[in-house]
Amino acid sequence: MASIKDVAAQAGVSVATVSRVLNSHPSVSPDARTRVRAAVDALGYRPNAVARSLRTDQTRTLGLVISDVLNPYFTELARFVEEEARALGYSVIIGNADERPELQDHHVRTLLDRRIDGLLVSPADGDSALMADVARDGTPMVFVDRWMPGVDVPVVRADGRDAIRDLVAHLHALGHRRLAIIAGPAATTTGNERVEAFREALRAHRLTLPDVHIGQGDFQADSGRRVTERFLALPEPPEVVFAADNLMALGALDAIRAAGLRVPQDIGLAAFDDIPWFVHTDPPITAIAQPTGELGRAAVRALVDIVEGRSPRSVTLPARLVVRRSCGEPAPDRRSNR
Amino acid sequence: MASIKDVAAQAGVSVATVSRVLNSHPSVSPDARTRVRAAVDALGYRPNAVARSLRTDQTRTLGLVISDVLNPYFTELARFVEEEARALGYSVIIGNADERPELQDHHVRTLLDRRIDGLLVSPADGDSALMADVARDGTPMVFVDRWMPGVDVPVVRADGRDAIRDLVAHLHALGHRRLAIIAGPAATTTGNERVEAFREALRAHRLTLPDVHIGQGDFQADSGRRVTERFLALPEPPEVVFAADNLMALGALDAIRAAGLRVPQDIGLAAFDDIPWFVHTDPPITAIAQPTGELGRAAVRALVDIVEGRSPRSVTLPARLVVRRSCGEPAPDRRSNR
DNA sequence: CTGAAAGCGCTTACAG
DNA sequence: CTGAAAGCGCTTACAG
Repeated sequence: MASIKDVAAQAGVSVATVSRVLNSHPSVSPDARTRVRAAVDALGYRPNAVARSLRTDQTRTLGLVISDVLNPYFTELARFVEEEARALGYSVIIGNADERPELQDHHVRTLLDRRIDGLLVSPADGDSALMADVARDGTPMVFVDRWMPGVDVPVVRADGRDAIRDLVAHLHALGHRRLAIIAGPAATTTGNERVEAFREALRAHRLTLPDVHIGQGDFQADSGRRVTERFLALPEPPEVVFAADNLMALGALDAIRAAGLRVPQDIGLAAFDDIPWFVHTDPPITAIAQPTGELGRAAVRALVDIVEGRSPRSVTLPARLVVRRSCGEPAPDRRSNR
Repeated sequence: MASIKDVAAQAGVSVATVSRVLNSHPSVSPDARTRVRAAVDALGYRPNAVARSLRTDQTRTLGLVISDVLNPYFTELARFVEEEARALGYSVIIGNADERPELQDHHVRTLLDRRIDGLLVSPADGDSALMADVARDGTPMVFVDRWMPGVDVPVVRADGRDAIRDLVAHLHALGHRRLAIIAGPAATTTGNERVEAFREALRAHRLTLPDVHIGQGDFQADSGRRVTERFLALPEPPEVVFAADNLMALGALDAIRAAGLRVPQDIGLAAFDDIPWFVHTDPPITAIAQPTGELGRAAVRALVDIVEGRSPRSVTLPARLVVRRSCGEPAPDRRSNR
């Protein structure tokens, strides 16, 4: 591959001059500029980003460590993150933690080794000493979706409490009393928030959340399946199951179908996270939608603010209930219930 | 951040010695080795991957340019690619082309600027002069899923022809005669292969595929919606629509529902690509499944073979038909039809 | 076994 | 406006 030396030779100038035109430095003569441009084109020269990064100590790259790429919510988040980053002149490298803390730490380390300019993390289960270290060492960092208490960096997330309260009110109004939850890992903030909000909302209706109605999941489909099997085996199974994310809802559907039961006649189902398929499942699923695009964009902006020396803002956006048919809702009078 | 100099100073050796223990070079005295190790731990030293790459001219990083991250098929592919790459000691950087050739080329260029060791591409619509250049310039490269004729690099893909023949036979046996397809971009190999295989299979049953029954899509949901609307507006709408990927099938479902029609009573639907949600849609969708995991792994292995100087193999794996309920199939006698 | 030195491809003060 | 030179953090022949 052609290097800056080749361009300099071809254009008859020094590498310094080539570098200047490449970086649009003002003090270059028009003549030199055109000769360099011509040489660049002729050679198909592209600056070596590795060398540039070593020299300038910046990579114009953001790292994104995501809990689980196979989760459509995170995929969508990643997509918006990349889009906003690109608009601001940054690339993003994604690391998939697969909900495993060790894999998460592996990616954080790899990303740091590559000297990314900033780190966007949605922390997996458990607390990571690494994460606290990174934050303390001054690497620009922000949490998206989930965060870690005690690590002092900006947080961009959705608050699901109001929507969960709306959901419980909705279920209560439909006459349901025995409600259960497939919870995410207690060590994740979203996992914890969703159970607590659910419990509080039940209390407001003088309902309780007995331990047998709290199934411990890990935000992945298999756990939703296992927990639901246990719920169904109860002497008095719950009337409605609330899955704390869309993948566990998928697992719940698998288990319900395998048991030969039907939603919502035999058991109701609601989910946190809304995805396009929920409109077309049998039945369409009542869910809580997050403003994923806004979340991704706001997170990037906060991170770039830190990287570029401005002061970042934490952002909390509301989630909202989307009522469909999976909890025994009456048939809609309109055709579409998207 | 601590550099190799700091470690050398702390351990009382030269940077050369530090570098040797870091790279497990044999000729280092046990004493020096332990002192360096201690210094590394004490300082929390991590080698700067940027500097190392500049010096060694390798990044141990693979680039993956994917057609569309929001497509679950590609998300899954990406996940397996990363997994296999990690097992072989490589990182992967993903670029999302969003089915847009310019965005694809942007990512290819960025990846090349970062001096990735090899490139895995599933080319978007249109032909890219860039891609041919890259291949000619000797950058290790392999195509996954889709490929570009005329660009001489290994291809790892699924062959859908047999499965499509099976699908058409299945539809024919169910009594359907007016079959239509929502095609992918004609300039993509998969887009083209799927229409052609469909057309041939119809011919084998003495059926034709008139132009009005070929809707031009782009592998994304919106196009599936638009094409389906047009099919439904036909004086004689097709009895079954075959969507050439899962996202266009989603769009088709949207359009059918918006028209107040039902699958399969009013119109049948089948899809290329199988995803977990197809078991739970209303009705469960008859689809063609690709061996995504095998594809991703084989692609990485082929690429790493090139990178490390071995000779790579192109791989073609079969896809297979998964019959469910969306084409008017009789109700199953077993509970699960996954 | 060990260290001094060169060099990877850039950028940027410095001097002119 | 321009170039020579230093230096970013590593690795690796070379000499001892």
